[in-house]
Amino acid sequence: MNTGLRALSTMTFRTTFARRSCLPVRLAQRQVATQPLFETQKVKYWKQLKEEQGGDYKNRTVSTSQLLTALRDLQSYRSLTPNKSTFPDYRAGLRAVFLLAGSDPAARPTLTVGDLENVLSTENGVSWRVIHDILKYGLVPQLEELTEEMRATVAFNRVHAIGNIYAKTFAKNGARTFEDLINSTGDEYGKKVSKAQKLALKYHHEMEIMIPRQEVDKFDMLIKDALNKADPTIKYEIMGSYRRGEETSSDIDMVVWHDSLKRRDPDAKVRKGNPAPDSIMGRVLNAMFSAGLFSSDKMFATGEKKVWGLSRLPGDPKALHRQVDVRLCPTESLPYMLLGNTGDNDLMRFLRYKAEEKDLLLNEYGMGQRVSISNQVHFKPGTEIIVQTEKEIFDKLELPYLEPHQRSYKVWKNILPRY
DNA sequence: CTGACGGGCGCATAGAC
DNA sequence: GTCTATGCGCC
DNA sequence: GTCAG
Repeated sequence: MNTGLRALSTMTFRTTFARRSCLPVRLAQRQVATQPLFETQKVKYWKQLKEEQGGDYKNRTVSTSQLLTALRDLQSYRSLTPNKSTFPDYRAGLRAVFLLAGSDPAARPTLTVGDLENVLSTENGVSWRVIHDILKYGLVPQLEELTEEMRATVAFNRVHAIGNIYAKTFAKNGARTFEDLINSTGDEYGKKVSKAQKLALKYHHEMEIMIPRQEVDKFDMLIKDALNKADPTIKYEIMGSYRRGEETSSDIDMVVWHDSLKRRDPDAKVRKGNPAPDSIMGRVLNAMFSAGLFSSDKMFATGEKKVWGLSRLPGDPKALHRQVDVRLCPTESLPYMLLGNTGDNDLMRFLRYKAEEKDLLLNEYGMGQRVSISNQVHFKPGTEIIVQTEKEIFDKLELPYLEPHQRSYKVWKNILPRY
């Protein structure tokens, strides 16, 4: 029994939402032409841009960094207000810019409207509004109008480990710059600035730059070497967009496992502080330290099951700090962990929906019959489906197997059965 | 119209006792 | 000092 | 912003 699921939060699971947010609905929205009136609203700014910039509009250029900053600020601003609905559109806008500019936007300082049209849906109203505004006014009025306090809040909220609440508190109590927070010693800005927050503030700029695939390849080789030297029986895999074969990644998402850990131990005590040196994670961590891949002063979190920190390629003074996320997985859950953390998000949503159709619950720990206990969905005891490979999970769901590199939406939408 | 928006986990830190 | 709650980020 | 109720 996957006992980790015992301690579920008290939040209720509303079936109404589960039903309407399931993927087939979203796919239908993507594939079926939207109603004309609705479309007019969405493409309003793209159309305005076309009219205002004239026949040569495709050759107009915007500054890559200005566009990125504006999209990120607006994304951050949106997350501070109750209405979070446009998140996917900002993410799509950012993805489009990175697709054009590569991992480091500084390498390609301007983008043409024509290029953007190729990678950014004209229905992405929020992103085209930003492009329109930059071309017309040279700035984004929506951001210029913000109060000084709100601008600081938006900037702070972009930083890793500074969420909604901390960002608002810091700005409300007078903090205006990253330096203010880095140099703060007590709670003069309302709350104490944590170690992780100071670290993220210091390396914020580097952390926002995407990682090119070749660099992850190098990390992969160095990690393999380091772990092999320390203990060849420890296995690992890099998941996420890298495993899907994409050209850039936002972080390095690693899973480690060892034959001695077969399943989650419900009675395992939660250790405070660093993992025991002889534990699996302890050995991994020490191997990473020894190889110069991690540094003890650049860690966000170091636990028995999860380690988060900044890492840079050793020996290269110009190498940027990259976020590396290591998590320990019992071998019994490994195929589910690999599947769940390789994604992409839409595929996982789709697979969970397919599982639900068969009255199964699928998550990163396993798959089993659904049983609802006071509005919470659990595995029915004894029904977990043990698999050795990811392919067996697709088999159980009666879907064709997707290799990791086929799991990006633009690929799998053409392979999996339509709805 | 209202009221919802992924769920559940691991970690660090704040707060309670 | 120990235990619990909260904030955060992750997929 | 969008959707179910």
